Amino acid sequence: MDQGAHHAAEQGSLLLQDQLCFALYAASRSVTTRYRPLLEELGLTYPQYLVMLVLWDRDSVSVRELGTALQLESSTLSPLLKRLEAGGLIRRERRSDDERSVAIRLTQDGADLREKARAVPLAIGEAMGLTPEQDATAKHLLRLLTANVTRD
Amino acid sequence: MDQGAHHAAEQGSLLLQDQLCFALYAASRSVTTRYRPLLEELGLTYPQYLVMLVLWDRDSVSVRELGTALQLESSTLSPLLKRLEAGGLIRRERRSDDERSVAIRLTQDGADLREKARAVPLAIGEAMGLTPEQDATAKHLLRLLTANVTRD
DNA sequence: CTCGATTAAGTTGCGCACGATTTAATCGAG
DNA sequence: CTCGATTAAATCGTGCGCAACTTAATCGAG
Repeated sequence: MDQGAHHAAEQGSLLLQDQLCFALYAASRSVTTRYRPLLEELGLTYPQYLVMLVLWDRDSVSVRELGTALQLESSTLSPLLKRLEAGGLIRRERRSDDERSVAIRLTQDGADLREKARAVPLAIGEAMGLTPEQDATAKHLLRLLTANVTRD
Repeated sequence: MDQGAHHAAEQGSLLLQDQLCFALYAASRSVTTRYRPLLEELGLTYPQYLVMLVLWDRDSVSVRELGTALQLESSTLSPLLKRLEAGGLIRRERRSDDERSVAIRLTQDGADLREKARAVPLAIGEAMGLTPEQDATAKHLLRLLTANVTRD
């Protein structure tokens, strides 16, 4: 009952510590900070790593498809892809059937990097320290929240 | 059992959609995007809003204390606070007892903005669309994850 | 076929976010 | 008291992240 009262008071609270949005913001940044040294060994930033995850799964993706998968704008992806290209991990070529579209492909170096990246998700999973059930619950709630917040 | 197999396969997966870290990253950005138009009416960005939440709770905070509360570096906060000061919402003054430290205080405009901000957390809570139980679970898991990832 | 609408990618400007470094004030062992 | 170590902010450089806009290619109604 005290719990109930406390909970009701939290609705619409302006206290930082009550905000789910802050827990989310802090968690996201703490995770990318944890990734940083691991990814540094691969020569990648965290968003670059996410792009590579997509490319290791399916070769040849358009900028638009990357944007859909990662929920990022071309204004974010274009410069990022330019840096990956400069680093020799990807190639960019206009599609012949639709000259507006740009196909992103892995270079050999980019494909080879996959093996070095194998250990990364396990290391992070370990650091997060959630049980498989907690991990699944968190993913479920985050996807639900994202879907709700993104609609309309 | 198929579930178990599927779950075991997820451990160490390099598929974007299996990664909790990506769900976290996407959720965090989708929430701040949802905040944007609401905060725009207050003349605030999302990180600026978080700073204001702290100041509405306790007047006079040092940059260091803000950094502890928000888990942000002075290299992030200093320019942000300069913008809030330029916007007339806060004042900055060196502490007389320790000239290294800078006390951040609300101006009258900054204090007044609190009333206009009242509706924001409720609107966002509504948009997130989680039940009170899901909200509490999410907060709990995110704080646990942050604590685990941050330690050592 | 044509020309206005749509679509894909890129550019620009601004505000984070953070590591590395700098400047200045305080602390504290000897 | 003193001077090396620590601490608090700020500065600098780089890379996102996104709104607004531009450029160029494709689409499609008439």
